[in-house]
Amino acid sequence: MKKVKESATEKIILEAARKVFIDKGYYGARMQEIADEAGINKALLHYYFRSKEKLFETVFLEAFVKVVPSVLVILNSDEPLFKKIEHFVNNYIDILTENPFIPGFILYELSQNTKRISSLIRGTGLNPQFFIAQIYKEIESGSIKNCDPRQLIIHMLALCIFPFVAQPILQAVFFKNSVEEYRQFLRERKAEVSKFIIASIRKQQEEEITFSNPIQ
Amino acid sequence: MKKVKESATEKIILEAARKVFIDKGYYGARMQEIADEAGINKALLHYYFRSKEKLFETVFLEAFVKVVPSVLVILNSDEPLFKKIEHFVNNYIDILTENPFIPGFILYELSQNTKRISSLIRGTGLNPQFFIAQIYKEIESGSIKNCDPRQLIIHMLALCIFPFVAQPILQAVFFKNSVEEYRQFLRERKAEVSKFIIASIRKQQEEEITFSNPIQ
DNA sequence: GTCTATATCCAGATAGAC
DNA sequence: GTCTATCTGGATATAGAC
Repeated sequence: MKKVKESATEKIILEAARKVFIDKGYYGARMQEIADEAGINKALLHYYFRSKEKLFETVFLEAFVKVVPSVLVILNSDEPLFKKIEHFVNNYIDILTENPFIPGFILYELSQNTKRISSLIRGTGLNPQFFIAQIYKEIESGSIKNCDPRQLIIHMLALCIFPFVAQPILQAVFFKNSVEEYRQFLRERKAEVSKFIIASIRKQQEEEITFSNPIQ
Repeated sequence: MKKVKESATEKIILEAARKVFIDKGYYGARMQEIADEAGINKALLHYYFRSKEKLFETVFLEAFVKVVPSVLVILNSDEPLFKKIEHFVNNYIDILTENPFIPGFILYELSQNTKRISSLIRGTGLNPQFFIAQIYKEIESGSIKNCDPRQLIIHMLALCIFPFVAQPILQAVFFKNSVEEYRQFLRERKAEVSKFIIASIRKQQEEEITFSNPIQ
């Protein structure tokens, strides 16, 4: 509503703030640390963003937009169900791999400040109705088993997002704390997750013409 | 190592600290708030637990023990695989329903303080080797499809834990923010999740004698 | 716009009376 | 063991020079 042009300094500050807030959370973050990270001093932070709270809101909203609505585009597309699921899983795991700490950040800050949620949802137009309708159609047409579409969607989200939220402990328990092994695991996971979902919901009695080519 | 008997006051403090720390996180929590919640004053907190850090460690360890190793008992039991998966999912979702905020608390604090992890894992004997071996055996015997056991375990964990970590946003998007509807959804989810997993990994070519009675 | 210096506040921690 | 009062450090935020 007000941003016409961002100065270079403003960008540097935001970049630094993103890093520190996502790493430490709102209360754990220190304005001093953000200033150091940006190579400037605290006073400038307040010059550009009036308060810690304002700066945080900016960072949080950017992070939210980067990771949440991008999902919706795929779920609201016109693809057939199985193809869409593959498409969704592949894309989402890619996005999260590039921003591995954002899911934990968002979920944590949302659970701390529940008030934020409703305006966020309105603002970004989060609405799964189209996708839910598509699932119902597939159930009626007999191509997938009967299920609660909301359960299915949450299965999908869980399988994609959880490995990032729980990265530290999973990495320690299953991968000797090797970041590289964990990365490899996530790459393999893309194919695993969509296969896992589709195998579970597909009806096998009648042979169906389905769209499970691992395209893209 | 030192706790022989807990005084009544100590219990009250721990109860209050649990509540505030789990709600607000380490940095968000205030000793004053814990004192108020416990109906005593700040000085007493320091009398019983020397510092905020010590108090937190106690609360965190208790929460961790309540939710993490209890899982292991089931996964290391002698049940056949499908029965074990049902057993695990049912039990775990029950435990988390009773402690809905602990997963987010643990995952967040662990991601903030990665150092904590390795000693925790040693201390609680987290080791999935037995369960992994069982999965390999089932693959060889042909009762389930080929897969990476670690992927399967993480599927299981994700499907159980994620709905609790993401409760605020899921409740808002799918359940008009109704706590009661969300509870109902979680109850239904128990049956859904184990069905979902087993349907996906089971081999359907040969008829197998499997153990999918929804016992317990 | 950017800095240094400072005001203000509030948190964790301690001293010491009871 | 439990309290009130206080110390001390560190955080956000501002004033004002350059």
